[in-house]
Amino acid sequence: MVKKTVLKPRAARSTAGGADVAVPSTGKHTINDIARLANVSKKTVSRVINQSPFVREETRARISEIMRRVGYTPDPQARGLAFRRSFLMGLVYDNPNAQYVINIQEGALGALRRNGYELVVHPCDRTSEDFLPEIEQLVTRQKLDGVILLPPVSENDELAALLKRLKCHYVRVISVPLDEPENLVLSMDRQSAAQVAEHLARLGHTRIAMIVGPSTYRSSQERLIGFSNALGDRGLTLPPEFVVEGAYNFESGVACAELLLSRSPRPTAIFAGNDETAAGVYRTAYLRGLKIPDDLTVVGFDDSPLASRLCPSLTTMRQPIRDMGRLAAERLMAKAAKVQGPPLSASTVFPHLVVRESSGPPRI
Amino acid sequence: MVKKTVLKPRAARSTAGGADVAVPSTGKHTINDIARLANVSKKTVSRVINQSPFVREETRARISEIMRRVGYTPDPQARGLAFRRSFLMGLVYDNPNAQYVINIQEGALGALRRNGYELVVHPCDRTSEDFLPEIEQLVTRQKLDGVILLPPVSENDELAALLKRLKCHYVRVISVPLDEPENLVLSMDRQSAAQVAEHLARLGHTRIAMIVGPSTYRSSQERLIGFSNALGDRGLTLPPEFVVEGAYNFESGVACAELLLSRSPRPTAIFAGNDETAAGVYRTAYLRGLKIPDDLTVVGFDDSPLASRLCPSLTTMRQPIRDMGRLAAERLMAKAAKVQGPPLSASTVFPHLVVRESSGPPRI
DNA sequence: CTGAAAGCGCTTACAG
DNA sequence: CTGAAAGCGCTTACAG
Repeated sequence: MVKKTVLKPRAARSTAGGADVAVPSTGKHTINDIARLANVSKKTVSRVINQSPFVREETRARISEIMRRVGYTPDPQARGLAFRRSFLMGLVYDNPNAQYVINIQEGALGALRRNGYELVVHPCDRTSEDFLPEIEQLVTRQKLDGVILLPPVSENDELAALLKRLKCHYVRVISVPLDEPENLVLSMDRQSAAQVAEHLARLGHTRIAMIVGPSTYRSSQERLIGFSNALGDRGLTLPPEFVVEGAYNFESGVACAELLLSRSPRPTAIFAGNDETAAGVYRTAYLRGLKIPDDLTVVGFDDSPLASRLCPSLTTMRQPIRDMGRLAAERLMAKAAKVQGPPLSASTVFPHLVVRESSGPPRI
Repeated sequence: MVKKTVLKPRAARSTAGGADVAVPSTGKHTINDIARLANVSKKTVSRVINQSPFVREETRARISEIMRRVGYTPDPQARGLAFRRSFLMGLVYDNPNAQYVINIQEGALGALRRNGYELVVHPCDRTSEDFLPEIEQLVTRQKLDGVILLPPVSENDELAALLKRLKCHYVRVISVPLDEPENLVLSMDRQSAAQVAEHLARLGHTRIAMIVGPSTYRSSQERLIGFSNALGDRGLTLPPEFVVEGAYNFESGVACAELLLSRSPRPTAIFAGNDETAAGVYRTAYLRGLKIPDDLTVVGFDDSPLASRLCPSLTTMRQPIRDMGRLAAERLMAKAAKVQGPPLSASTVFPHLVVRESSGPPRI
């Protein structure tokens, strides 16, 4: 029995009628084709697609088999139009560490694609006038089902407020719980910095300096507090003249190291805010003829590819960045699916110290 | 006069009827709202959206003004469904150089977003079984309007054939014209390598070695040919024992340098296949106590962030990567818009040498 | 130059 | 458990 079609198709469909439809042809099948093949209404096919419980098991199995056989996948555009969603997630970032972004991207995509989502990327510039409008446009135009926010822009509360207003799900990858736990993937920067402190204390350093990131970043503060407190716990101090503010980049690392190494007595160990900064410290040491780690111990943060490329290789903190991307994606999908489970707690992620050649006992 | 609505809206629209509609409310306007406001049919609004010439100038101006005032942008999903396209471009890559990918991404996005497109990213693995099926799924499911292929996967002809079969526009960023010119953004690797040869010859080196990339990559061959020929032009040779094959990564750089530096006499200059490989050479030199550039000149390729971070900083070839991303995007949009202009020639992009500290005259 | 109708491929009410 | 109708927001023929 063939259902009658109310609206005749605009053009002849390549889809065969009922007889020999075994080949998973390249041609696109629609929900109507599947319905016809299965001798049910498109609504029932729709129910199978959306895993509705209100389909007889036998029916579901038969329809599923047909979908599999002809290689049918529902059109996300049409679904999206009807659902008022897009099956698209966004990644909003302004982090200059390319490897960090790529790793998050790939971690997120691994989870996303498995569930029929794709990822749209949006690099941004917080200092731009169009910063928020651009994101608003992206979210509303594309009806994004959710966005992942990477540090440092993840610390921006205006952005979070905007997304809330737009009723757009989001997850902040961040080092401070600035939001409801369910919106967070937390990296434990404070505890990380404490691990560095412990490492340096164990090596026997007493004149320890730190280059912190921009004071406007919460992660900078977290790392400073964690580092300072942990040193204190071990009877060591971080004197003010041994703390300078950098910008999480190479150039500031050079300049800050210059400052620190001209103190007298100079520090025997420097905890750079991140690997980029550490590379800057390397450069200053190189120019001054200081040997690492004999004359100076250096520790970074991130374990970017740079860390193992530098000579000597850099001791640093490694974050499970891909995992963070995956966790953020999973969290977002849970929200988008509206699975009203118990309120989620924050995903927490633990870095660990990678000891390489740049840290050793003081020789003075 | 108010047009009568044939289908009553499912829910009351927040849009005000005709009186006080000045505020660009957050609520989504549709083409119907604009039509009502302008007192024309939705088809006419559609014509304005699509810049059809068949609209009286006065009408167009009035409708445009209304769209601007209420902040209307057409829904890409609905447009896409009707147009059978998505206003989405894809970026397919397997290049391990994160900074390269990010720069392409941002270059492309700059051009794309201006024209209402977004970018969907797709990292891939040529050695995976699902490599091609995954891309096919991405392209057909999302109805991608085009994809950008980055090296080395851009050299894969099966992938290009697949995209052709799917009638999906693509642009290959590549160093060899493996395709019709209109599908290419060409980086001139051969000429680039020649510049390196010239630099080394000028410095007075005669025992020059090269670490080439995987022989399966066309770019490796290009760089080798370009380098070798250019040396020949200057009366120099690249003896077989001074050419070793690496893998464009750090580890192989270490190993290959080991090999090269154990030759006797050893080379006074090494052209590493890329910056990663050059970093490997640095490490071997470091372990052997060789000073760069006094004992050994090293030149890289890419000008990745690493190049300026190494000590001494690395002389290398810089490619205008962002421009390449932009060019690829522009080319793709031209195709998607079906502007039947004269057949396009390949976009060609020229790298240049960045001389830093790692290259100097031989001291032997 | 402008519009009414049918359609893109899916879903949400609403019935049975 | 299943289906016919109306709708998501836009466009393509086809008329005038």
